Amino acid sequence: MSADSAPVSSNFIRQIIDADLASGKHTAVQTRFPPEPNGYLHIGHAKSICLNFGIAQDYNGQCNLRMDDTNPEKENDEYAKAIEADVRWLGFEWNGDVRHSSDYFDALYGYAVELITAGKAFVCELNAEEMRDYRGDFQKPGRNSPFRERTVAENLDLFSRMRAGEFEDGSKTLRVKIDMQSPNLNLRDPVIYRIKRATHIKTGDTWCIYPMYDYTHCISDALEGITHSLCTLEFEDHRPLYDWVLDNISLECHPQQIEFSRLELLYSITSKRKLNQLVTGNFVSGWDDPRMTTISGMRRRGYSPEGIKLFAQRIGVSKGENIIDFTTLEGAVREQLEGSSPRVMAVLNPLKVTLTNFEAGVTGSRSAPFHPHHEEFGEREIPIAREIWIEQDDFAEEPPKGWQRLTLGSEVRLRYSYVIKCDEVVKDAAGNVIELRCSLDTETLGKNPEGRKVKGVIHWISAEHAVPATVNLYERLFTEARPDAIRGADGEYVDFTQFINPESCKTITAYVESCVVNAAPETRYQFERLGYFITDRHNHKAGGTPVFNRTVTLKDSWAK
RNA sequence: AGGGGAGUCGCCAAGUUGGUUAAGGCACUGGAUUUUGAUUCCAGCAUGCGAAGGUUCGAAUCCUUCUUCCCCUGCCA
Repeated sequence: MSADSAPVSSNFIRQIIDADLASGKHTAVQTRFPPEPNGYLHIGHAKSICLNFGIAQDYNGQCNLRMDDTNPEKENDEYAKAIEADVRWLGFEWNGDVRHSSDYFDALYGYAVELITAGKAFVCELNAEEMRDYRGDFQKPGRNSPFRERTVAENLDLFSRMRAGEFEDGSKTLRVKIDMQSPNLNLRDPVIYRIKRATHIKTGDTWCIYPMYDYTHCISDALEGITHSLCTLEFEDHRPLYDWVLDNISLECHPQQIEFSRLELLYSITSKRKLNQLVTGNFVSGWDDPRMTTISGMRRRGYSPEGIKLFAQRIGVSKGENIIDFTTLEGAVREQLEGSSPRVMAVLNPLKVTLTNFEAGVTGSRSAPFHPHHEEFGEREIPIAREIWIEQDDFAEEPPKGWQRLTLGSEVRLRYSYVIKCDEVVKDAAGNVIELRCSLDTETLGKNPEGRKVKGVIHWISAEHAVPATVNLYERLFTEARPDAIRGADGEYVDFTQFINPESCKTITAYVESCVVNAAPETRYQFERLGYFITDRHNHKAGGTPVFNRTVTLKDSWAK
């Protein structure tokens, strides 16, 4: 079942929307995905993207893409571009142009003036440390700023001079007057503007004051006519502020903020800061290293948009903390790839096999389908020759119980070719098996042998026809399921980079069928019995030595 | 003077206005089919809903008490 045709299970957010539509509160649904361009998007964002765009799609509404760019010190254009590319790659289309919180800087400034004029905002000269002190804490109520009672005229003057660049960074802030006694610290006269001389990716040096998230987000949502503003649980305490701002300015639209729990994935990191640490610390090759659960990393690894969407749909949406097994992601990816990837044979760890009774011109080859259940994938010829490669793992001198592969004296089926029997094992001086001498049963091409059953089937490739390819074998990036939640003897968190799996990337040269050499970058195949592989987005060039990344192995009930 | 959330199978997650044997998926375990130990198919998998009391003919759903976990004291988002 594809991600698109799978039934969408309901969740508490959809129920709210259903109710709003039924009651007539809304006649259409407008959502938004509002990333800050301060890093690459990861699997957690994918969940949010699927939620926001998915709801818009299902309700025939629209979803905006909005760069939440209110902190120029952290944001850059590379990230913004990557975010757009990732959303598009996932297959979603945003409504109109990409929006930016910075598109609303003028409007935001105007509403701030409105708040000042209404006596609801004031320019504060407390420094960061003083402000912290005045704010109080969980036990202690805060105290009013000594600057809280300035006149409207004075506030207006000071604020316009803040904008004009008359004051130093950090010397003044614009704060909103709510309640310094509130048990919710977010309501203790929060700062809505700060002075910060930094070049902004969109507005350059036009501004030296920038609005804060809480003030910006709700207004941006309202300006865009968002009906349901979905965000993660940590913003629950901010909702009263979101509502306060909209209730105190002259803007009619008042979107509803609804919070859901963020995704946690075992064996992976869903923190932009830590992902950044992996990149800048050179623990990985970049944001799109195939071991990273960034969207671009998963893309390069070979995960398909449909697989990621299937995953998002499977994990659901709720308010409970959830930690998803990595195998759930892999399972969804595998499931989607199963029906969509052409099959081909490749040998990763070759063992030479000589077919002793091979006869040129007599021993035949067969064409094989690219997919066992989809004729429309077509077929290709699989040449055979006297010398072939098989997988080292498919031969055992002393086979364990239940072994269905090759062993001395036993028979096995060469996939889409003959049944062969191992007659002789050739070893080197050190006793390593370096070659097998086998005879093929000429009566078994395209038919079962008579009088006996051969259960085992192994993949193989003709030595003279095989093409060498570079194959990157990836394993999970961390040795610990929760690398950022391990405490040492001192009770402190251990640096998660300690748990990077040194075996997480192995590059080998393998033999593949020649039909893959002209594949374009990002072409997926299943290497029969091994797993799904994709030609590398950057390093693979059609016609050159193929470069493959292993996306995920096939399920293997024997390995257990 | 603290505030805001969440506890349903190993992992997710329906269930909310109290009403038959607590959906579904993933994982797992059997078995069938198979020229991929894949896929597919079929079967199994919570006398139990954080705990204890209570209300009721009937409680995951209502009441009481208790308990565990997460988030909040940036001029970050």
